[in-house]
Amino acid sequence: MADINQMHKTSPRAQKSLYLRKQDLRRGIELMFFAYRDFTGEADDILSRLGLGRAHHRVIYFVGRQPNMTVSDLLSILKITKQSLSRVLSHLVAEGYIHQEQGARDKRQRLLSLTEKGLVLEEKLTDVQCKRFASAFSACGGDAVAGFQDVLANLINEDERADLRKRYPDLFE
Amino acid sequence: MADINQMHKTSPRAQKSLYLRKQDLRRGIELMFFAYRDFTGEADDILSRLGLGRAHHRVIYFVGRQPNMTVSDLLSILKITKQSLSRVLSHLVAEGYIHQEQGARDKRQRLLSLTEKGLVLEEKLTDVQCKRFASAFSACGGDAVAGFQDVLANLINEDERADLRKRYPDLFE
DNA sequence: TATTATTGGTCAACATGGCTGACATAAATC
DNA sequence: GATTTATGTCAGCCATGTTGACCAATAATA
Repeated sequence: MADINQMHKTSPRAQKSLYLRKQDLRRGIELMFFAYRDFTGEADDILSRLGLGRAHHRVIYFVGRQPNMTVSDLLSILKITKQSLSRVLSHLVAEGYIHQEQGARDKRQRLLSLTEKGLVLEEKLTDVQCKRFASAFSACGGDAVAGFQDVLANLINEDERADLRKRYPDLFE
Repeated sequence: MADINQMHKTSPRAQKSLYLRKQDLRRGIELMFFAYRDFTGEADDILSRLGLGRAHHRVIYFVGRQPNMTVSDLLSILKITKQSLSRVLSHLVAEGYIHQEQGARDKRQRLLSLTEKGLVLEEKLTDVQCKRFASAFSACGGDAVAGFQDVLANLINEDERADLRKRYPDLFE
């Protein structure tokens, strides 16, 4: 929670905490823009050489994280239309990155998993992004990492945060 | 920097800091994805009702932040091709959000600024994003905000970070 | 002054990845 | 048996990125 000792260090008329000034909020906006672009940049480069895009990456990432998930699961994580997903997913299946298997309980379901080829690519992509985080985290220290996670979690819509908490209990510690 | 006291709380074989474990790095990846999506979502909704997209938003935002900037300046911030920018910029000029003025020193330059209409939209868009940040920041406190900023800054490519430091000295405190 | 570089723009074509709408099929469920 | 669910497909539209070619005005420089 806000530390009361950090307040009132500006002029008497400035009632807000230091980090709630307009310029600090704008800094948040800007840092998100620049950081997100670079965070995705390296992976985008690898993907484009393979004729794939960021949409393919998301599918590979989340299927890798949760093997044997259904298409429905993936749709509710990605929040795109099934037509959009279908285009990307079909491509990944055709190219041999993703394996589909009929559900045992519900035979309509296609359970998705990475093939060996998909796993190799997933590891490569996750690795470059993890390295970037490892470098940033090391440079900032554990307290900063905790703050980073806390703020990002609170930027997520409340209802979605609740969904995510159920789906990925470890996402918010 | 890394707090040595946070280490070695897991099994003897785990040598890494707690926040450098694979699962923590993956959490970073995932939080960035979900947070960025929701961070841009509300603004996207407002824009789409006006027949505009996120690309228009970026132009409006950065021109609002730095009035009378040149097209070159904008290109080097956005890092897109001038053809891509041209399409979006022409549209914004035609719709009366952006004003172009011939440069005094260099008459080739088009100095960009927001019109009254552009300013109104910029404030509306910045406001919804600032509110989200204000809410997240308040929920987390000042130390978390500092950590958030620190990590994001370190996710940015080093050379770009140097450029940004020159362009926007207040971006990194 | 003549040449070159910079700033900004245009046109055309293409790719990615969102979207909507309409429709089909198999399987589960009521 | 009727309905809902899970999934897929086709067709087309839109936003926004890309490349390549080319042009004009102006600034900087040899």
